[in-house]
Formats: sequence, structure tokens, C-alpha cells
Amino acid sequence: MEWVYIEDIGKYEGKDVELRGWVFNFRRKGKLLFIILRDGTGIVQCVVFKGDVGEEQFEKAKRLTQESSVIIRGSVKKDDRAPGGYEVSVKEIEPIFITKDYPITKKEHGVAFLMEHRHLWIRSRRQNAILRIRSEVIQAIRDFLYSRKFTLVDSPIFTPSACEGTTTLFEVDYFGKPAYLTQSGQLYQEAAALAFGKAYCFGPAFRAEKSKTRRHLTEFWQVEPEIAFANLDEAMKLAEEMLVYIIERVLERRKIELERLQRDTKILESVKTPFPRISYTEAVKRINELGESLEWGEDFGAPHETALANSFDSPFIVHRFPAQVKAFYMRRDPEDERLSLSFDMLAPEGYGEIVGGGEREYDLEILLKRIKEHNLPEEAFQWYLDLRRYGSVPHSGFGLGIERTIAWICKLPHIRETIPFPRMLDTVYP
RNA sequence: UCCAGCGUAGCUCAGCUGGUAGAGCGCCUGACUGUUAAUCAGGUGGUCGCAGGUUCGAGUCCUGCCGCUGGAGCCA
Repeated sequence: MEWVYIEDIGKYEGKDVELRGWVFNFRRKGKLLFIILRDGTGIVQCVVFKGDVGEEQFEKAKRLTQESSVIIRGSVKKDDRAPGGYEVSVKEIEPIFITKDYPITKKEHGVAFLMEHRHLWIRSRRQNAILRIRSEVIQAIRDFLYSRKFTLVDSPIFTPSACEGTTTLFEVDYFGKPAYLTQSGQLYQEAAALAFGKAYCFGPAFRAEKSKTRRHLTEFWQVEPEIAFANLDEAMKLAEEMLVYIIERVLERRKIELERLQRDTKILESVKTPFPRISYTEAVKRINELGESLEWGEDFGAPHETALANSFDSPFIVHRFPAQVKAFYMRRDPEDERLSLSFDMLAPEGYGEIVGGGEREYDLEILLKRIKEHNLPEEAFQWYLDLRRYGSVPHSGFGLGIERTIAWICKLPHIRETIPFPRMLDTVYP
């Protein structure tokens, strides 16, 4: 008998199959057992009738509990009474492990309890759907960049010093010397871009900021493409096209999961390039018109970002931020020295910044000046300065935050559900 | 780091102006050939976060600490 996965069960109507999985729900009705079986790809109802399997197997099957593991053999039937439309008439049933006292029950639970049991919580329907969408998003990003002829060049996780000198880093003891967990792979991608033309890294980033909000993790994932000879406009265009590709892939291949999350996909379906674009200066004007007060030169706070994002129903781009609120390596706008050639992409529906990027400073003297202005240790940046000594070219890139992007695509209330094992201010378990 | 809220059964919670601890679910036993978070009958369940204080008496009031949740700043 062929072992099949539940997501493919429709192809086996009328045939005998073997399923291997776990008991998702279990109901007894006299000489009849209803087992909702879960195998990671879906769920299906299996019906055990005492008369079909015999006394001995029926007695064994009666001992099954929620999350017990089991192998079931039987025939696939179409039945409108079953959730999912198909059910399995069981001929043989072989319990593998009888679970006792599974902590996550069919009733409601609080967030703290579920987080404490995250290793079991990911078995649930909703978490399964979110993490399958995460897998699709990551696959889409890799496929997109591959098709655009980008080379994957992994950036290191241990770094000798702060990339940008702004955020707080996790320090580790590196054989007696301090090293830091990376907050961004970008600087290394600049080296990669000058070696490969188009390069990207995809990996975790770490921030030791004591942020306690629905939008923050201490360990999160980002993809960071960098393109030699590209300018700001070309970087913005690539970011838009990548996001559109991600959304199209999820809509196409993870429709069932979006439905399970009850995501209204209208906004996702309407996303197309080019995105609305607004300069920082225009954005400040608009924010003030919307009733929030913000002076030119200040970075957006949460209320400003929310007000601005609510005035769009698509992802949008804010470009040319004041140089003072951006990192030292951002190139200044030749038309206005106060501005940087930078951009942020913000998601609608209150999800905030999902992409940040721009054009990098490629002149050695200017970059040296910036490093001094920011009080950064020049020695640590010698390799980075070498990129401006040997064949320096204009180049641009950006970073896209995976978890925030998934949170928006799934319209989740909190970013912690978008990553299998979230690391937050007070959470390193499990 | 700062601000706010919450800690009572395995889970989700109720417990009034202080008077000897409650419900639903889960779990265990039994009944049922079509259940959909099944239903019905019976049973099981407590260091009221920790420490101190006020009081004849504290789950309830006060102080400190710990934990959790949300938000701010900062950021993706």
C-alpha cells in the first residue's frame, strides 16, 4: 500500500493508501471512531468502524489521544460530511505512540502559555499555515534573485565591529577578544557586489536593542541585495519588483494557507509596480497635514509612520531622507547636501518599514570624513575603505526584513508568529 | 531604560465595601454507527507569583521583588 501525504489525497480517490501522522482530534461514538489525522501537509478525517477492523484493532484505536502518532491504512472516499471533502475508511490502524496530557488543548490559550510551548504550538493549523508561507516567501526571494543573475555571497555572522555604529550589538567572547553578532550583512555585500556585480546575502541579523513591541525581534532575517553601478532609482525598482514577485508567488502557491488565516487578499492582489513614491520632504508635509507634528530633519516616530502608512493602500516608498537620520555610508544627494540618496519601503495596514536601502558613498575622502563625523573606529573599516581605493564605482542596495514582510502578507497582529522560534527581549526559550 | 496593565486548578477566567476557594474546558470511568471545539452521566483537580506588613481574620488592603503582556524610544 502506498504511503501518501494528506495534501495529495484527492488524487487517490477510490484507492487504498497508507497515511502516517498524528492525531489532531479524536471523537468516539460507540462502535465508531473519528480520527482527524495530521501529517504536516494537511488534515483528513479517518473513520474507524468496529465491524471493519475487528475487536482487537478497535480496542487499540480507542486508546488514541490527541497528538498520539499512528499509521493508518484505508480507502479514500469523497464525503461531504467530512471536513476537507475527503475521508479515509480505515482498514488497518497501527498506533506508534500514545501521548498523555498534551498541553495544548482544543480550547483557548493565552499568548504566554503558547510561547512557552512554541515547539508544540507549531503543530497547530494556524502556525503551520504561517510557517509554510514563510517558506514560500524565502523560496520566492531566492528564485527571484537567481533569475536576475544575483550570486549568493554569505556575509559573516561574527563581525569585528559595529556595521553602522548606531544600534546596540550582542557581544561575544571570541577566543578572548570581543566580537559581535552582525546587525547587517550589507557592508560585506558591497565587497561582494564589486566582485560579482550583483550579489546578495540572506541570513539572520541581531539587535540587542531593548525593544518590546509587536514589530521587534532580537534575531530576525533579512535579504540584502547589492548592485554595482546601480543608482537609487534602480535599487527602488528592484525592491518593488522583488516584493511583487513574492506576493504573486504566495497568492499562487499558498492560497489555502492564506484562506486558513482568513486573510483578505484584495490588497495583496492589487499590489503592482510602480509603487507610490514620496520624498521625505513631501512626507513631512503630509504627516503635518494629517494632524501629527513633525519637524523637517527628524526621523519618523511610530505615530508619524502609522499616519503616513494609513494614507496609502499599497506598499509605498519614501526617498531622500535627511542625511543626519541615516547611516554614515549613505551617499548625499548632489542636488541637496542635506539629503541622502536613501529610501524606505513601508507596508500598508500599519506594518511599517519593510525595506531600507539606497546609494552608497563611493568616494574615499568623503567616506573617511563621514567615519570621523560618526566617531567610528577607522582601523576597523580599512577593508571597507579598500573598496573605494580599488575600482570604486557607484553602487546601491537594500535590505528587506523577512518577518515584517510575512506579518503583513498574513496580516498578523504580532511579528513573533512569523518565525519558528522567536527571540525577543525576554524570550530565549524554547 | 521608561510608562501602563495583569499574575487564582493542567488551560481560560470569576471571586463585590476583608469573613475559611468557584465555573467552564481538559483529564479519568461509563453510554452511543456520522461526529464536526460532539453530546449525556459520574469522578479528578489549589503553596491564590514570592517575601514582608496592616488586621481578630488577607485571594481581596499596603510595601518591595520576580514574571508575563502591551506601548514608547530605536529600528528591519
